[in-house]
Amino acid sequence: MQKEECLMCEEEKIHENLVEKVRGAMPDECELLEVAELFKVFGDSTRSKIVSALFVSPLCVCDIAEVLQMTTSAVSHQLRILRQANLVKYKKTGKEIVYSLDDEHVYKIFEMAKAHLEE
Amino acid sequence: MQKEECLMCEEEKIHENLVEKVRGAMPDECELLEVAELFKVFGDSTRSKIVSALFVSPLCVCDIAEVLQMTTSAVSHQLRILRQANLVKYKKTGKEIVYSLDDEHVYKIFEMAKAHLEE
DNA sequence: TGAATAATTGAACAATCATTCAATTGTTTT
DNA sequence: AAAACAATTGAATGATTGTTCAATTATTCA
Repeated sequence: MQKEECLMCEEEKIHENLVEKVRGAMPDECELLEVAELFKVFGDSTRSKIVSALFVSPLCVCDIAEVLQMTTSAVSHQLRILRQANLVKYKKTGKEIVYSLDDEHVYKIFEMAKAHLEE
Repeated sequence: MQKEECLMCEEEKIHENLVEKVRGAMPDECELLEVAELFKVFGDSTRSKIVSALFVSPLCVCDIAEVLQMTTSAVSHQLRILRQANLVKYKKTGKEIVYSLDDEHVYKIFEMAKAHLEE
């Protein structure tokens, strides 16, 4: 008895039409996962600091570590993640490896984020 | 002996000037932490999906859960985080609580993120 | 060639976090 | 008043993740 009522309940949802509309209008699962993955990269304070430092100037790993007061190892680990997300590029000059930003959208994304926080 | 050399080493860094310049031009620590915190909110696929769903239409918790195929409990936990970040607002109507977006910057931030991914 | 420097790498540890589950609150309906 | 429904909450668990440490690669300098 209760089970049948429950099934009927599930079949005629209150906002069934709205749910269908939203499902149809949303970006596909894959795109949403990629978007979240990109934000996850920015969602660490060390990586946000690295990006902010590179807004000012290209820098070698050693200098980034000095600016952030962290070990080069910790910085290098985070640079790898930024590299994999195609957010930074690098150029080897002698012993040094100079990193710089690889996307003009990043600056705009950060500016929007700051605009939200200033509300 | 080695210790003294090491100290001298630390005093005259290779790019000392550059490091100082970058330190001066970067936003203060507090602002950077807030920026990272905001991106962390977007950096979860469930929360990104909720935001994308609310781009289409205001929705109650039940409908969001239906769209995402998740439990209302899981959705509610994530809505709390979006609330705390002032990204969504809500209005109680009877038993239901309808959530909607509370910031026009969010849409732009997501559009920029997609633009980066399309490169 | 050997010492020193810049950077990367992998393993390990601690901390953070998203989901589940059960219990609870508040509202509507009968 | 009791049942049903929408949503929240707290604790627990499993998974993810950032930093540290030690070892390694690659380049330069003496």
